[in-house]
Amino acid sequence: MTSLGEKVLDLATRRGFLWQSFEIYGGVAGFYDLGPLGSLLKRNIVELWRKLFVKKHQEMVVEIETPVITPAVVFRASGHEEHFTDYAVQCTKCGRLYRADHLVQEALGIEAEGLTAEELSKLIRDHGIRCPACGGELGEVKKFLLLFTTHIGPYSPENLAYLRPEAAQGMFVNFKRVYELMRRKLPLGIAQVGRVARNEISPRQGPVRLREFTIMEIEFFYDPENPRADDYLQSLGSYRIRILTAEQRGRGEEKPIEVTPLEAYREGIVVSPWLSYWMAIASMFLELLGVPQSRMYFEEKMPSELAHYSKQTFDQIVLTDRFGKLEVSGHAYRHSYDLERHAKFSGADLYAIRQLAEPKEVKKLVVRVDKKRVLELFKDRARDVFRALASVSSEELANLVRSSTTPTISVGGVEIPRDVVKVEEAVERIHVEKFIPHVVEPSFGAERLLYIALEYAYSEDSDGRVVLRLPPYLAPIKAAVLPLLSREPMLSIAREVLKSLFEAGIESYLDASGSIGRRYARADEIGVPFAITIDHETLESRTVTIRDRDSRRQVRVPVDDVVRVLKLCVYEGRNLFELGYPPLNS
RNA sequence: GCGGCGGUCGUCUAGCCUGGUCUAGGACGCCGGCCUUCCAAGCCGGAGAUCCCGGGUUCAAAUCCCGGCCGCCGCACCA
Repeated sequence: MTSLGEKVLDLATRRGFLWQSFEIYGGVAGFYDLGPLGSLLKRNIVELWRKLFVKKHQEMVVEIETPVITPAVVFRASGHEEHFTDYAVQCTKCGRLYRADHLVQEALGIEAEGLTAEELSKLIRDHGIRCPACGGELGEVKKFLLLFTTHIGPYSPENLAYLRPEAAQGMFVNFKRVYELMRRKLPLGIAQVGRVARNEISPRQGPVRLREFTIMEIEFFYDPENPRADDYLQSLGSYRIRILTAEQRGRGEEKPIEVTPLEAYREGIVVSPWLSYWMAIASMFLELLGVPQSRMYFEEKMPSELAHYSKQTFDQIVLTDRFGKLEVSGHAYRHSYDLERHAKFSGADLYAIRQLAEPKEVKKLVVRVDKKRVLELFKDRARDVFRALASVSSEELANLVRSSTTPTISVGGVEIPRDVVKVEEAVERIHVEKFIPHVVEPSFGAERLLYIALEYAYSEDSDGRVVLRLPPYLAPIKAAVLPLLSREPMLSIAREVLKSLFEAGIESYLDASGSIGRRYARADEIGVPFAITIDHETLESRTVTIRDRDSRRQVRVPVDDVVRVLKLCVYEGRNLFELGYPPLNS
């Protein structure tokens, strides 16, 4: 018995949605090509994401594009160079592979995380740790960096670079510039759609575990003391999301709870209000891709499963036939981790500014040096004195003056009269303060969504015909133009209709080959939602029929209305049968 | 990365064990024609296969042997 998933992948390959890359050279695991229909479908999925996450939040979310090739320092700062690795050790006898740090940790009961390959190898040798399965001797510990490595320009160690494993860092390093562009307003979302690459050790699951794929990501920056999420959470009304918490998972429970995003935040289930908000949008997004609520939920990562940058993460899980529980998006609370790290590594000021409700009064010491007197007193040596004074902070200088009991103070080996330096106390009124914004990140894998859209759209009618019930806005091809008989004048009228569709930018094709039933079936199989048939009545009344894929019912529409009707039904979500056109009795 | 199984037209598959008659057969799909007044009809014709790749054994390899690649399953891995 062929499973649903197998049928979907077979259809997807046969009809040109996707196939394995580099086929003529035998194929390479972890890479997939998108065919003509796959490209169109993916574009529609990305566009739907853009509509929900960016366009509907234009007041605060903007999209950018940054390079895939990234200098190593960026991933040193982000922690990927350190954490995006696995230490593996292999048994020389039975060939079993182990995570070296886990093995050492278990065998010796010590914290092994963060040790180098050499240190781990030494521990294994010194303590005589052997293969837990067969007792064989273990080989050298090898490090697997899951980042793809390259070099920028001519080879040299200094220009080491990586292909990005996530788009996020492109947003973090650009935070300040975009923040300025958005006139220093928070919350601020920076969105990006782009290719990322991860050198997976052993990708197995076809198009859902790829070494290179498209990510759709938002880094959403906000002020943790004033998130300003209330209106957004309220606007979701009674919309509920399903969550399986880490606590539930710890107890072995499998049934997600259903809560509104507002409740989820207020009850502390989701620790960031914005994380909760974007999870709701993600849930709606998947519904629009054809996945019912009952087939998805958010699974909280256990503390031990959290990525190095995350304080809390939820994976959005969709139940699939082919791949079981499939993670389609990750929702991470990255708090201030990334900006702090980039501030530290780059030296850049990545702070946001917060207006204080009330100006704060801060006592401050103001240190003044009487430059004229220094010149008079030291003449040629004044230059050295200024240098000495500049070598210490004004705070230290103030302390020196205040604690001094002699008429002179010693600064950098120079004796300076105390009264050259005047220390005054001033009160400064502070109106703003600096802080590192917190970040939540909803992040989607486009190819997984593409697979899911296909699996959820796939259906077989009682007569065995395959129908891809993609919503019209997702369908790669919107209309098929079919002359009932492949002769004139039906053919010419069909070409005329097709041309008007092309000019309106509606993806469509003409099919005059084979019986009309066969042509409907061909169109159904790739999810064409509307079939336009030029029949005998067309010749008399210049009307055509438009057939709805899912019900196979038809309405009769004037040739000149076809483009308008399709636009309404494809892009405006209107129902073909509620536009006032007469139905065809079949 | 380890172990098991597998890889033949676009798809599914016959042939492999027992090497030759395989210039690789079939079905579906595709293309052209005939026919056809709305749901994979019929008839005729046609295109389409580096038998995964490389090496070996042999007079002779899709077939046997070795290595590699790819896929599936199990183990491991999956920030």
